[in-house]
Amino acid sequence: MKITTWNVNSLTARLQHVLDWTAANPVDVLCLQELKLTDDKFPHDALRDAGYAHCAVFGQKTYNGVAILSRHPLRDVVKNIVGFHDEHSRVIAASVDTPQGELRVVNGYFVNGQEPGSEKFAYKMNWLGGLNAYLRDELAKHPRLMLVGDFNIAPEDRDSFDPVGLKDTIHHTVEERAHFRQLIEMGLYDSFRMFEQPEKSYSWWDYRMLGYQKNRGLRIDHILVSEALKPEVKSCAIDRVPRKWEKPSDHAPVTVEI
DNA sequence: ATGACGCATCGAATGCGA
Repeated sequence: MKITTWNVNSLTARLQHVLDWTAANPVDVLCLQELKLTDDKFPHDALRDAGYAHCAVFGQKTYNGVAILSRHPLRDVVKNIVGFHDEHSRVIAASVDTPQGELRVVNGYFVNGQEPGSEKFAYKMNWLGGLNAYLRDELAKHPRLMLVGDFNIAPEDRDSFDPVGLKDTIHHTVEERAHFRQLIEMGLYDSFRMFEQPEKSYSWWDYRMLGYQKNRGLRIDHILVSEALKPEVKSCAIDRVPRKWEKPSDHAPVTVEI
């Protein structure tokens, strides 16, 4: 079974890319972020034709918005971080039944945070605190759990094209990395690092200044798996192919196989 | 320090992303 996370930077603008990519990569579950559309605009028909008959959608006008697309039925859909008031549509969770038991998928579009010291950075810290508490609960209820999405955190220096020049800037701060580490310490594993990976592996590249062509990127899209799930994980990889297409998302899809 | 690109927005200049 394959599960993918992909920040598409507008599902309206990227629908054809999603259809083309899933035609070549018919993953079981596709978790999207930054839909930038309201629920009523979600392209259910096109995605059903592509095999994703089961979609849990938490949209928002203009900004944010997340969805879980699945070839298999979804149940127990939960929107937002339970216990944390959020104006934004950033988190959606759902369960898929597999031969090994329930798989709980939590899909998040983490706060960007703009700049350390800003109001948005404070919001990011509060949001991460809320997520942490929520996940502890979820993990207790659903041992086979994965947390996927656009984390907007480069966990280590090797996850950034310029860890020295960008030290203490957004995605690289000690505070953000401490939050990421707390997720690891609660018993989640960075599936990408469970396997040997190419040097300078990133999942996001700036549209500007030939960021992709120069591989000036960050690894900020992650798939964390619980202790119970860890022994089942067969692979995890970033697919840079759609980043080379015309009018791409600035993020690449990341896929885990269990 | 700013802007560079791209997307969305009652439609042009601005907010936001990372």
